[in-house]
Amino acid sequence: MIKKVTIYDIAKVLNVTAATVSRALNNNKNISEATKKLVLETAEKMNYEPNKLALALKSGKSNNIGVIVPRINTNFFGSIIRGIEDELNPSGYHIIICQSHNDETKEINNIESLINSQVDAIFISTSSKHSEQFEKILKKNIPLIFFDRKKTMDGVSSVTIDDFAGGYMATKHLIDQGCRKIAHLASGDFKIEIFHDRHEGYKQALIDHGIDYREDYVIHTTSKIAEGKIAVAQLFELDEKPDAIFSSSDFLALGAIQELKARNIKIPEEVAVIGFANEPFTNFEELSISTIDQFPVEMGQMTARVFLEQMATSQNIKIDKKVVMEPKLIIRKSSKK
Amino acid sequence: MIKKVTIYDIAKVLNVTAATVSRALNNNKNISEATKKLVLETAEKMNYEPNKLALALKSGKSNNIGVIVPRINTNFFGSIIRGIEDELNPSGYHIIICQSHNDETKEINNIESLINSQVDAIFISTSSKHSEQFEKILKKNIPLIFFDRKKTMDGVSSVTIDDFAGGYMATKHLIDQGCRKIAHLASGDFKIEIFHDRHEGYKQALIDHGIDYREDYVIHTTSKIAEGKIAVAQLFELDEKPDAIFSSSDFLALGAIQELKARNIKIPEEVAVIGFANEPFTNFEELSISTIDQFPVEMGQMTARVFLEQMATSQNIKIDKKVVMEPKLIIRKSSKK
DNA sequence: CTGTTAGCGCCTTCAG
DNA sequence: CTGAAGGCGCTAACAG
Repeated sequence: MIKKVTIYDIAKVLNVTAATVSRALNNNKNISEATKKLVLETAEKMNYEPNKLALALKSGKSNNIGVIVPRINTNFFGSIIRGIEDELNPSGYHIIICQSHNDETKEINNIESLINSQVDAIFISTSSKHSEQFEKILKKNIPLIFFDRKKTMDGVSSVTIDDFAGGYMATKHLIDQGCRKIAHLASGDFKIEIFHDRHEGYKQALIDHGIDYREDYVIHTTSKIAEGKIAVAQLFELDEKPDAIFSSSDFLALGAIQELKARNIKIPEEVAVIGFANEPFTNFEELSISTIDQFPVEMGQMTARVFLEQMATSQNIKIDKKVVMEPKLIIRKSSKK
Repeated sequence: MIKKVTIYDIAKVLNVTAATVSRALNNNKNISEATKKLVLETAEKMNYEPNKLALALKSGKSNNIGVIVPRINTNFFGSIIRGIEDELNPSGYHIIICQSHNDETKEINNIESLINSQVDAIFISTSSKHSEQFEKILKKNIPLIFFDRKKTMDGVSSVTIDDFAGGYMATKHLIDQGCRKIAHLASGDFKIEIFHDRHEGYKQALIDHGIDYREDYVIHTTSKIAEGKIAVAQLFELDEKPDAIFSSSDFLALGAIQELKARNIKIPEEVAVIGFANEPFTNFEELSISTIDQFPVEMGQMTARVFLEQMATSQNIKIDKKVVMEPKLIIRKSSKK
């Protein structure tokens, strides 16, 4: 094992003390230009690298941020993490990634593990139904920020889009196209706020336009192409077939479209479809699926910025900043009559 | 600031010494069941959390792995990181993510920064043309493992697919379909081994089947849909139009297909197309693009496993294990006549 | 079985 | 301007 060179090693070589070396390395004023230059040069020569761990232990600041997402290999979460990394990297922070796999137990383990690692903050898109684990983070005085899938908690910042508005504008768009029998495919549990809110937006848009809300038009399922097909099959068992579908997931919307095509149902004439997330594939010419943009990269950047501001202003006081970004309706062929 | 509770705090409460507490917490045999139980209970009561930083400083092992990729929000790299995380998490490691943005300077900064953070290993898919920065990692005795975009270096393990074979089998497939005028869209610099190798595989397949290699059939571009369109436009300026396209990127392939369709050229009858990577969208019914699967999740898992084995066997000796995974030809409508 | 001591690498008073 | 000393939280000898 090659010993790593420390400030003591370079102190010994120069017949000075480690404190002097430390001062030279840190641009401390209490040092002569001559020795400073000397130290810097030999440090370079000896291939010295500072040990952040020692610094972290001493300062209580690791410069690491823990980020927990359901899964990293999706465009949406990948983009958020990209935004976070882009924004935080210049400030010297590193991102530690954890996946919850949509499992509350794993999420709790991740949190525990990140706390032990002394991360300076935890950013999370939660899959949890409970929130004791978050109280624990706060008790340790570790800044906690929710993004996308949040829990509403005092003293905790969050960055989300207005999912209610997203659900509302998607549904209203379908109504504007002349649709009256609008089904909703929910890609997740209503205990998770985003799915709850999108559904509420859907409902409100119906009500505001004098359309009855029908429970049998709401399908609870998961964000998979295959599930979209099944959902359509289920909807078309009904006596009154829907003339539009608002899906809270683009993948689900794609599956729905495939099933509709397989049944020779014309899109958007007979059934208009709109998804949610603006996944890159929805913009492919061959697909052209209407959707709601959530601006994931920007959401990640914003999350990071909320944290940086929080650090800059008041280290100790919990800030409770709820950033709500406006989603954007993107109309494409699948719904534009 | 709420002080974090340390073993000293709980030692004080119990009127024992920190060492005793440490032993209790670490299942050391030299301790009575009684005191052990007592310590564990009060630790729980006091909301104690171990400080990994202190442990890391002491042991010289941070339990963090640095992973550098060009960009995280792509299916391919996202999937690899997912594989790495899935495999390493159970062993108590955390993944620190860095993006190089395909920029050698940023990559060097990332490496420097990860070294300072005392990561236990660096996994990288490199965008660099030089390799001094990698020598530096090795000099620090930090295990280095390349995945996908590797450099061939002694004492360094790598996990890749056989890109030559991938290029070869894609091209041979097109030949088998009766194509003779096969163009190649290269999505990256040939100084990056994967693109070099795919091109070599392409070339060799042509040679082996008595087809002349033509430089004007090789387009150097980048992995973007729009570039695929431009490339097709360029190819169709030639006197002898190609009757097939092998693209080293699925996105490029998609762009090419879109441009061919726009020109009313029949796929695959007039021009057969095959991409590379098996991006999820290539499997959509509407697209159905032939491609080469690189098994990114498995590649990530394998990378992690190579590291874990290396740790298990010999901490100090550099292992030089080159894992080459077999790519898989996936035939879909874009090339099957 | 438990306490004492030293040290991981660095920074920060406090003296000189 | 520089040196000496202590401590961040924890573990690992070495004593007792």
